[in-house]
Amino acid sequence: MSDLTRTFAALSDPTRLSLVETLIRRGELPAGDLVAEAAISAPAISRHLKVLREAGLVEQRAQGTHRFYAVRPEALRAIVDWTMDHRAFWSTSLDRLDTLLALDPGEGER
Amino acid sequence: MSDLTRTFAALSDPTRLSLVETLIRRGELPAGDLVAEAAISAPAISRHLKVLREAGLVEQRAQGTHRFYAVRPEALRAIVDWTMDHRAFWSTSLDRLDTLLALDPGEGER
DNA sequence: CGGTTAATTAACGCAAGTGTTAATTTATGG
DNA sequence: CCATAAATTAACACTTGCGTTAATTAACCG
Repeated sequence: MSDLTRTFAALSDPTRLSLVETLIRRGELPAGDLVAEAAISAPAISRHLKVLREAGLVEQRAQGTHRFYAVRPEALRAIVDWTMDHRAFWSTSLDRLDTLLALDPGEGER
Repeated sequence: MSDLTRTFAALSDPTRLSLVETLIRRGELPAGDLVAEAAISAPAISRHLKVLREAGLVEQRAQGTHRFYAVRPEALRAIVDWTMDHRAFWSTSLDRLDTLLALDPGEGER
């Protein structure tokens, strides 16, 4: 299984996609906070986090008994790179991409 | 399972990702051509194509005994849309995206 | 019509994924 | 040191996914 298919596999589970989106939205969080938001048990979340970690989607930082998790931007870029590799195919016109870029969420830096 | 997780699930298998890339590269093809390129049996490919179809990633066109398959660009856009929704997160600077856009795949690809 | 080809569906076996509860590991604090 | 808390690992059950070969369906052609 390639790195990319492993990335897709990691995001193919609703619970894991949700974990990733939560970490993106709220930033680095301890496992316990993620468990609190989930509808399933702590061990189940723990193993989902392990899958995400092994796929390179999140990284773990230990502090005391806490394990802080955060999304690794590089992993998302791998997906972006793949779609961009085939942009000529899915983007018959640039309208949609132009619209998105026009939103320019990164306005500040640059 | 959301549409997006179903899309990721469809691309999480190496055989299916390969099928999609072949269809993007060579355009619409009959199932037989895809079987010829694969290392596994025709029934196996047939079912992978079914998964891709049910996920909305490919569409099927019948002509005689042949079934032509092609990738649906909208499905790839769903992925692009998701990544773009979180662009502010993974794109700390716009450099990479700028680089990709500058390649202008409209003329000559890589 | 009968035979051939393209493709799918059926039936089966086995590996992998996902949930639970119980047990274990590691660090904190009285 | 001992009790507690955070998190993971272990053990188990159940479902899903993926491959195979055999059987079936549908269209084409002499």
